[in-house]
Amino acid sequence: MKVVTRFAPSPTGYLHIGGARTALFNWLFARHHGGTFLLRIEDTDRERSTQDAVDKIFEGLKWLGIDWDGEPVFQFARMKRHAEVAHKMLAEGKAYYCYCTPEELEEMRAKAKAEGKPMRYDGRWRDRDPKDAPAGVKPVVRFKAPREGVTVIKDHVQGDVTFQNEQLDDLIILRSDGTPTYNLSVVVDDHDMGVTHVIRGDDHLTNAARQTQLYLAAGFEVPEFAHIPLIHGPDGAKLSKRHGALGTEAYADMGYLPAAMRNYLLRLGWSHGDDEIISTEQAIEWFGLDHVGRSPARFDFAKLNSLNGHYIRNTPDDELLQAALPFITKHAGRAPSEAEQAKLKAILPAVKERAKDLNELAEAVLFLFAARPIQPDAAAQKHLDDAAKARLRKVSEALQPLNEWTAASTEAVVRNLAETEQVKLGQLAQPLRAALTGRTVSPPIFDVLAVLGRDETLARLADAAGA
RNA sequence: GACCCCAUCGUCUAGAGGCCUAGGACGUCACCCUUUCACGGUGAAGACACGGGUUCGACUCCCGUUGGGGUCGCCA
Repeated sequence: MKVVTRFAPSPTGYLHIGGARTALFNWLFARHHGGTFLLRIEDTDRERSTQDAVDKIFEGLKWLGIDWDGEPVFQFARMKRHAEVAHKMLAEGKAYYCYCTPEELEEMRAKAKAEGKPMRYDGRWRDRDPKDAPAGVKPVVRFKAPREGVTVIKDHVQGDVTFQNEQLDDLIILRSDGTPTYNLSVVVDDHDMGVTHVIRGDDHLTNAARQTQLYLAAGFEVPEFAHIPLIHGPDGAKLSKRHGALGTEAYADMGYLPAAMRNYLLRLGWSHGDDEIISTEQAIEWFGLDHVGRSPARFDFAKLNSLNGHYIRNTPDDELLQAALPFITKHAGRAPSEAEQAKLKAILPAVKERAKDLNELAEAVLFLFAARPIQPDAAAQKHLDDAAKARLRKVSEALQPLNEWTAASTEAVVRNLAETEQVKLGQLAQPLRAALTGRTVSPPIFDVLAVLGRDETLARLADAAGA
């Protein structure tokens, strides 16, 4: 059997991190089995669905490197087909018109609440003659759900989950305006699209029971289910915005690499022994539903950062520079020139060891763009007292006659000076760092000298020490 | 509240009855490397929620308790 999976977000906001993981799992599962991964936009809620959200979903998936097969299906466009299935069920006596008013339903809801029971439609129109219909009331169509027995979901993650049918009421499949509701649409679409494996958040577990009944009633084959646990915030509660329930574009803006994000999301709720760093190719080869965890995982920025640092360090310089350029432009306030890009590339190997995200990387490289005279920050200023300035003048003098200007040659000069002056290397290096970068933290100082070049180095030294 | 799901270090997890003196990773701490910060290396602290069973033997199986989560819309 060819595997067909799908990701079916509703376009009511950005593609958040939980959705991204659901998409990733579906994608991985399909790719692993050489199957098909489809995208369906569930835009039947006309009030809340927006084109902007649709675009954000596309962009988010693309950013993550998740590609889908064929054209996306827009659920709203398939409304007629959904209604057709509902009418067929009506004709077959598997569904019926219900003339309950919203007030009556509200009453039922209140009563249920008072009794501490879940809201359950009492089925008052289930077997009633439509001739009793009150005039002027537009009916909804309800599914005639089985009242006895059980519905069992054979879930690949949760195992067999049994629901008593009496717990499930007659759900509305067609609204009073004739439009289909979610559960019906999902069932018809998944069937029509040939979806074999429904992998989604476990907030849909109860829906799976209702949907199973619908599949059976419609004469459709029930797909395989896999309900994966939701991602929680660091406090164990539902993921909130300040806890990471952000859109993928927010993570892009924070300077996370898609590869790191993929790896992080993959390991959140799935494992392959002790493996932590898993390439996408490897993930496709290894991924399966059998190792998806059953308990909700908490989102942890610390681990994401660590992973991101790893991927930054291991990204080839050219590629990393391209990814970092927008961030550098943002932080520097202007786009780097050709010449500056060459310098950027030269310092990148040293800088990428020390950045956990692209913003940090851009920050670390900012000294290249700083206009003279450099404005040292408070910490750096402490390394530029009179004694330090005097030492810097000596460094400057020693550096002047140097022919070949490289990290190695400048280092040799400064080390030599430290020896003759009887000072620790750090006593020269820290003031140098402060004078050249305006910071106390920077890439290795002789790498800084090398990229800055002789003229700029000497000029900055003169600014700081009056040399 | 009802129904359903879940439960191993702070966090992500390995663990399919003896391999467990419970392993790895992130984080934390210490030391080493070192011109700063990182990286890297070495090491330390740190968990089977609790109570009953089943078994010669339970982290692993069963039941209960507790705790957490999800769902209860003419939303998706």
